[in-house]
Amino acid sequence: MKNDTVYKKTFNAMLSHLGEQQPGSPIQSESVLKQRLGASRTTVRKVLAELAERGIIDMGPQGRSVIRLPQSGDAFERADTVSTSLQVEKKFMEWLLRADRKPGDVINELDLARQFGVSTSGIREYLNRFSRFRLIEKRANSGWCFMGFTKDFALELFEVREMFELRSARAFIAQPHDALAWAALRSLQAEHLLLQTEVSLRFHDFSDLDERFHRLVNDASHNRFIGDFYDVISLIFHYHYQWNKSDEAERNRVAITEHLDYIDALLSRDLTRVEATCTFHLKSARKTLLASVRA
Amino acid sequence: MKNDTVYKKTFNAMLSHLGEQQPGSPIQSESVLKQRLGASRTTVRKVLAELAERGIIDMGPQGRSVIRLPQSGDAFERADTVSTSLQVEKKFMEWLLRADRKPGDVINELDLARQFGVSTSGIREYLNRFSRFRLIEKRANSGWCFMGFTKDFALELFEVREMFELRSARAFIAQPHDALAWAALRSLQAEHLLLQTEVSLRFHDFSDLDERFHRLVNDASHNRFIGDFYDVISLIFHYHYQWNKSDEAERNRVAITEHLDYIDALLSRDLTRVEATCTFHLKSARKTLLASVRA
DNA sequence: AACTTGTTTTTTATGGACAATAAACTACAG
DNA sequence: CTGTAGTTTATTGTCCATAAAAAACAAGTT
Repeated sequence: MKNDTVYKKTFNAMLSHLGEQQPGSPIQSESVLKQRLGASRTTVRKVLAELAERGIIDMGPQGRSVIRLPQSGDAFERADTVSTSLQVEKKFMEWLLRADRKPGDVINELDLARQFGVSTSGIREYLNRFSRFRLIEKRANSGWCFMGFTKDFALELFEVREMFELRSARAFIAQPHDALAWAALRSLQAEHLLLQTEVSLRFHDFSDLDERFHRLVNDASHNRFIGDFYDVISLIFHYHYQWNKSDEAERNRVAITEHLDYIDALLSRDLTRVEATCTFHLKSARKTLLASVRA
Repeated sequence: MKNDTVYKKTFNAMLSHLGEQQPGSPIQSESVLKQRLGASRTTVRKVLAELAERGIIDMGPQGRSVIRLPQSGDAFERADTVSTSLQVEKKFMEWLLRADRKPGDVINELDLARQFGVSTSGIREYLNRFSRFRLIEKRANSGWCFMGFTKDFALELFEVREMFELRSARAFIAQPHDALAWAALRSLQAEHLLLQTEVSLRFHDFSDLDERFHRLVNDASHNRFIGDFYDVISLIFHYHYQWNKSDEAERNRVAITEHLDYIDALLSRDLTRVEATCTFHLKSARKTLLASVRA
């Protein structure tokens, strides 16, 4: 049976919307709320009905109005607002990291279903989607096989990454001067400089910054296949950052410096410098990654 | 409920295996048959039981033996040996081709399930897998959307294709002289020459040859991501070949000539020639594809 | 021990049920 | 006729049941 996470999430969103109102003020029409809350009108009506039931709003025949402002206890638990499929996603990644799996290990749908407290269908659907990352593979009539994050995998990943990023970087500097990407780049530059001074305090914020920077560059090629491929990179880096914490601060310090050089080169629009700094950074990133991959 | 296509397929395979025997000759052990037929021992036993039931083999306590050779009527229908998921795959592609869908069209799981005579779960699973081709996209709580094979799609596809194939072609000529790929290439060259003389007779055999040639080249890079990407190309070309039959013979004639030049260049191991012929062919292929894409 | 077949357990493939959600339809008021 | 709320219909997300198939276990034979 479908769970009602959409309803609960919408309910909570409506509560915080009501929080900005005054008691007595009228409530917007269902279609306006539908837009605002990003759910169907059916769900909005269910939320309104519950709010009336709880005495938070009034649904008189001549229009609806706020009775009292919602309190923090009115909201549903945050955990109840996340759909089963998202839960599976999260739990699967944790599971992958927790037990240190080896290439060739089999993944058991039923077992995961029990561990995660969802049905096998949920697992099955997730694994099907997850297979696009090439970390697992399906054997007909017999479950999934963990392919593992091997040295070959990393090398192949970086081969494509270098191709794509170099091309994207070239496309980046070919953008018109007034493209929004330039402002975004300067803003990322500022963030890098800030993080550089605070790297010892919040050094794992770098993971996020790294992704935003490389995505910005890759987006310049306006190619969905390049964008897709960056999803694979992101996943692997996320996985890797979680997995290998040794020298994290030092690795990030180096990467920030390389990024700043790369950003300078992009801002200068000097192709030779861009190619040099981009290649240098990627080679360095590859070395770091390879160092933490099992033989 | 699971269907028994594996059993039926195995049964048929066993029949043709028995066809090579003599009446009276002994039957191999279950584990040998398991290897040979590529199924589990459970399935092999089920097959043997049915063969005994039908009086085709004897299962006496001192060993099993052939009683009579199977006849053509003994086999199961071919249609019964194809799993539901494969049926869905086939029917979905036909469906995509038949009705000329426009970008933005929604795909209805229930509707497809009814048309294909399978459950919605089957459709759902297939669409999830199919989404990797980027031709459809999922909207949360509201079905799938056909993205369409647009001009942008084709251009982005070819941008990546050119990058990958050029790199693969370079890797190809860097292979040692005794690599198996060289023999395979010469054999493909012969097939091209043959097809060239018969192009007017069997001009749609080219589609298959085309795929095998480009796969061979791309395999030289030994990169799973490049291989994966070629799956997308294959699908699109298959789709396109089915869809646009106009000038097919002429298009193929041109492509065969270009392939032969490209193959010559590869065999010569002359990088400049390889790059020139490869680029020329891909540009030409792109032009052909774009010509048949809706605006 | 290495193989064999018989038996039991585990796991997958597929269909189907059903509440939640979205979307469509209807009627009424300004 | 446009926008509103009420009502009905269609579709999706999730779970569960069950036969098929795989895998594991057991025991006998050479």
